[in-house]
Amino acid sequence: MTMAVGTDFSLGTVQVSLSPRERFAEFLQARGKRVTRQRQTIVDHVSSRHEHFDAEQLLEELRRTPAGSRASRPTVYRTLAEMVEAGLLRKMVLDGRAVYEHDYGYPQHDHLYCTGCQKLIEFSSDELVRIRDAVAAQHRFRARGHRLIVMGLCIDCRSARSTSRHQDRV
Amino acid sequence: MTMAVGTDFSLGTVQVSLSPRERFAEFLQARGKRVTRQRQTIVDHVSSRHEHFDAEQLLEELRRTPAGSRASRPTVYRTLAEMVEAGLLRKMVLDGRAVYEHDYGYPQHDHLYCTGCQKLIEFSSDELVRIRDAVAAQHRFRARGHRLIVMGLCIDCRSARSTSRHQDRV
DNA sequence: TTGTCTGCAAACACTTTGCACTTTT
DNA sequence: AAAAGTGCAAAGTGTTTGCAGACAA
Repeated sequence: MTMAVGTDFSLGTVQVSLSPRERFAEFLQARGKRVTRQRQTIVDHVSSRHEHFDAEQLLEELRRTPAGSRASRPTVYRTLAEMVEAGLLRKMVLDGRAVYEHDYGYPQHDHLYCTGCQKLIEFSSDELVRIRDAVAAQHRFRARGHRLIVMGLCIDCRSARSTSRHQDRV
Repeated sequence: MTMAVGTDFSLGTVQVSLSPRERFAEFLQARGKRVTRQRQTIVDHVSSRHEHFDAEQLLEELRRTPAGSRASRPTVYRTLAEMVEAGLLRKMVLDGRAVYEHDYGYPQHDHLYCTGCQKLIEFSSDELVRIRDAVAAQHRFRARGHRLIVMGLCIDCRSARSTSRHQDRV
């Protein structure tokens, strides 16, 4: 998913007017952190990328990139964590490893996770949030966010599925 | 998930007629697996236990038990996996490690997770399931189950919270 | 220059596996 | 006796850390 540079739009509640790269630079500067070549490479690469990925995948992709723009495994992990802190990425855990997706300028959403092909389908539901908040209130709990994964089979996998075992992994 | 042989239950609030130990023995026998001392120790201990725990915790508790009833780490892990298969336990991943809770004779539910004190509060909502199924249907997806964790702060932690950083871990 | 960042290698936490021996059936 | 289970030690994952040299500010 590509983020437009210099756009100004609002989705749900989030107001976006900086490119991810700019937003990240701002975040770093605000904390006395430095805008290094590696960090820029990573934000840029991630921003020009499709939805979901994990650290190893990203690392692999960077490896195929011009020599100057590479980053080591530790740097990738460190930078992903910073991007999550900066609100650029959202992290979730699937099958034991962390999966990231864009979270900058995107409305909150949840996922349908196909246990057949590991596909993630996004959806969002205001009603869901309404219920979440109602339940939280009942328990005198202040909800800051949530994570919902609906497991099951997508239409493609529903056909030839009878032998294989479906595991509950999340 | 395997359905019990000879159990008697009704949906909504599940009715159970076998003890966890019996249920597990049945499950094992049905698969030509053996009812060993270790497996019995583990089911019994887990069944007499409170809600949420992880493998290391269980292992630790078993260590304090009469010599004859211990089980090694690999056996604990193997048995927990079997109990999940047998529908006795539910597994979820929090902060990178697997957490188990009872799933036999318990109605389906979700959790409020306090990022302040790591407390888990259970709740359940029929409305939620209704929405889940509606959304799944819209995407021609067959929902088999879901996992919802609402993150936030419990009432106890809401007081002295201003300095510390709350992390999104799930 | 000064202090942060990077990459390497090593350490990590949690979980799984290979294998010889023990136990259930 | 035959087959499956156990424990040990070792190997795996995915991720994090200590540290010396490299580099932004």
